[in-house]
Amino acid sequence: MATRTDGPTRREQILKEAARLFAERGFHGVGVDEIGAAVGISGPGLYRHFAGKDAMLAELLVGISGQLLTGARRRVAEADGGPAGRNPEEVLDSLIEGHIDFALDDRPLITLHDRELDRLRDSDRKLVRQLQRQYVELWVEIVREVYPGLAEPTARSAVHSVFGLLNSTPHLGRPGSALPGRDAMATLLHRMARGAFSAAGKD
Amino acid sequence: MATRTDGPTRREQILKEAARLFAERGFHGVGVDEIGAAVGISGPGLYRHFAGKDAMLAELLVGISGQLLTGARRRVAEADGGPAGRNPEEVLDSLIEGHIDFALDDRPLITLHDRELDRLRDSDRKLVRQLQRQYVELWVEIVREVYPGLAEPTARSAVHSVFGLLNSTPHLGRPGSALPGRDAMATLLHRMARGAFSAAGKD
DNA sequence: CCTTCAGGTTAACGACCGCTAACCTCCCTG
DNA sequence: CAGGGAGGTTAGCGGTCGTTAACCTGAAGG
Repeated sequence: MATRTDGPTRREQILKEAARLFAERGFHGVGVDEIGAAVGISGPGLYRHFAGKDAMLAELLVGISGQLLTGARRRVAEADGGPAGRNPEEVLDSLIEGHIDFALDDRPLITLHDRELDRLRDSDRKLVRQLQRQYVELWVEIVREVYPGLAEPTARSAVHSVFGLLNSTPHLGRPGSALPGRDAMATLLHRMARGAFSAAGKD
Repeated sequence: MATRTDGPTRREQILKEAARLFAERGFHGVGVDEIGAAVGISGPGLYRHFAGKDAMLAELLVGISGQLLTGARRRVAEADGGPAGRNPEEVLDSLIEGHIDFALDDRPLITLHDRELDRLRDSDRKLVRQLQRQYVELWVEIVREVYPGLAEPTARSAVHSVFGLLNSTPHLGRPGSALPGRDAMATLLHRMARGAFSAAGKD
């Protein structure tokens, strides 16, 4: 029983490279030949692993949305399991931390996530939208526990705005322009997110 | 001398519709026939007004970047002209207000602005990048006057993040989900932006 | 040793897309 | 009232792209 001696699957290689290329040049801006070349095979060889170009994008987006939602649910459950009942502030911090890790470590995916959704087939798009909506609602619930004064539509807008803030990292300068290291960036984003929520919460 | 009795120019109509379509489906996802159809002419008729599809995108992006920069410079100059020398807090508020107006009133343009930059010819892309950089540096300067403790790279990252926050409005739900009205939204975004900067400024 | 099959290859097809060519038709103006 | 340019039209070309077809190959298994 050879447990985990293999590297990443071919499928996984393809998905990773496809994500990078889609994020860089847009779904319609990338040809299947380029995706193939990026993993060392060429063009139609991809069809041994995926039904088509659309299928790759669909799997990427469903995967991202699902991963975000699953991670968030786990974090909420962990906090709820604590001895003193759940502390909303801690849960919110944990959600923010999880989202930041994702944004910093999987930039191409975060980019795709809110950029190429409309290229999906109807059924896939509905699924992704549903996962995204559940993720947002989970945040809204926690935010309203921390800031009870917030009306629901306001809280939802605030959550979307903070997502915009946290997802802004891919837009940072490519050249050697000295930017904060990963940990400093995570801390900065976390503080700013809390500051933004706090300002929204004071009516 | 018929001053301004005319409606918008053909060119302006085309640019507006092209911006909407590019924002909705991506530059490569829109055909020239669709852009033509959106203004009531069909396909190649566009070439009486533009050298090509690329030229439309270029004009849009250069226009956006220039407008943002010009508006920001005007706001800084107005504040500097005041009797008591410039008040950095007021200038920052003015910059935020200007950016929010733009984000709320020209959503398609804001979307294009950080999404389709890489589809430009080298020279155009350099120009847009230069305009964007000047806009950012102008913000960074003001932010560091309000929060002197902020190191420059940190301030620049904070500015980018706040742009992400302010530009998040296009991602808000399409359906009838009750969302705040325009003015309430502007106020909320403004408060959150200030809150985010304030949190970034406290080391 | 023969078979099978996963995972490649190249060739090619059909659709689409950006753009040009050629032509038409008002409307303005000298 | 000629004529010319602004602003359309349709037909079609050349290239690209996603996908399929047909074929090849090396390794596993009975």
